[in-house]
Amino acid sequence: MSAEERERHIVAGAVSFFAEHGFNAQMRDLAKAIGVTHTLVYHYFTTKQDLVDRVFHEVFEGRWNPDWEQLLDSRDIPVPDKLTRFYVEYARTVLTRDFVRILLFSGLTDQSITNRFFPLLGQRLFPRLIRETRRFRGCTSRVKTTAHEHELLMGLHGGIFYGGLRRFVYGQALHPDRPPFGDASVICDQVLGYLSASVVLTPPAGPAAPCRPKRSRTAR
Amino acid sequence: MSAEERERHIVAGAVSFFAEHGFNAQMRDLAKAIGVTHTLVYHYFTTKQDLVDRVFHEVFEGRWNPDWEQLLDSRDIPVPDKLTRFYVEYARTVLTRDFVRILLFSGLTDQSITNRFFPLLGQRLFPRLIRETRRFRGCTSRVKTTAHEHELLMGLHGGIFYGGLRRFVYGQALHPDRPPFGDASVICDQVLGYLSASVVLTPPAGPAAPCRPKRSRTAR
DNA sequence: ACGGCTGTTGACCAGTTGGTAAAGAATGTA
DNA sequence: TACATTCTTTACCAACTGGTCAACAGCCGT
Repeated sequence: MSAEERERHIVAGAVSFFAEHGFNAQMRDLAKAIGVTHTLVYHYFTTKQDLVDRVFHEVFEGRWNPDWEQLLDSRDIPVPDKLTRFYVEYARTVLTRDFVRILLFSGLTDQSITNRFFPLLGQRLFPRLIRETRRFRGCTSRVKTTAHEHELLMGLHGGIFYGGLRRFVYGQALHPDRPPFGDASVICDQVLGYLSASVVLTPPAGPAAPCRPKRSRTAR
Repeated sequence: MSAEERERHIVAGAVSFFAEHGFNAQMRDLAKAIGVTHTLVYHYFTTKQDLVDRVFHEVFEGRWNPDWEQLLDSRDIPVPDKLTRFYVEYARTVLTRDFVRILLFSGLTDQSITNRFFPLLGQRLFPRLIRETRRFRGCTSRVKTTAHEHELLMGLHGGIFYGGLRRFVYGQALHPDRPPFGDASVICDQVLGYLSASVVLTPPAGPAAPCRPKRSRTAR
């Protein structure tokens, strides 16, 4: 096997191995899973951290699709369609076993990935989603996202991500007659739910009264 | 320090230590964090797995509050109030650093916890939430939860849990002027969003019960 | 055949790991 | 005081860990 070939081979094996067992799994076990000796791995990667970094790079770099931003910026697609199409694409790319598990492993340990990934979301994605949400409500204000709007969006975003959690981390059987994972109809429903909630709940971006129920008192 | 006292001391230290560093962290480091030698830990727990099991037990057993079921079953509280109050309580108990991180560590490795926790949710919690959701819609049907309803509920549940993820795992700064973590107003909004989405989206579970999007209705 | 280059491995090292055994401190009791 | 019990530590072990190194095997052009 040629050098390049072998290197790709090792990286590919390392991605799924580390995604499965976490980053403090042993190099020898990884090598065994790949089908080589651990010294060969050290021939291609000078240190374990070196390989780990490469795995991070592999899983995260280049997985951001600029088309998403373009899609969300496009003018002539109805907002619900647009958000649904985006999240279907997004889920297909991001809600994979490797990605979800490595993201969590990273978050639970050094946060080297999450510290780059979430700012990306906060800069490129969330503002666009909020803008489209407002457009759907017939509001074109560009004032800063309110905490209110943000939390509601996190409900949608987290709800979609939660599907990946349940499947790839908790390993729980999903609802018996639930559509296949990442099915567009489910995402569509979640988006529509989010949008209708936004209409009902979110106060207009100008000065306005929020609708809050009159729960007398719950201990805080 | 007495035996009981010392044991509790060790367990408490182990909970936060393992929650922080995962379960393949070293016994010596744990002991150091607690302030004792690692052999002393072995005096109280015959094996590492023994201590790990104890940590699991500590964090999960007895954390399920039967009052929650009672609250959800009570007749005279409007559904939005009820769900909000439940999720505020639920979040206070479950969305803690130790719980969230240990749940994820477990899910990512042996799933020993998630395999007990999620069936619990599926049996005691979700059916009640679905029933209340239907009541809110003025529908008392008891047909099996549809995939549709389930996914929508997962959106709410996952959205709330996602807050814990962002805080305790991703370590990302939350929205600048966002209310404090677990704030009732945020959860209230998420619940209201969920309910209004349910009204708009979910097809009537019975033959022909018209949907009534007005929120003032509490029971049928 | 030769030597050189590259992909691959077995043997090895120093530090770490879960776990043990025995000895030392504290404490209580007669 | 002496004795027993319980809490705690020091010293140690075998297995494992990330990482090194010299050697081996295959392939190339000459």
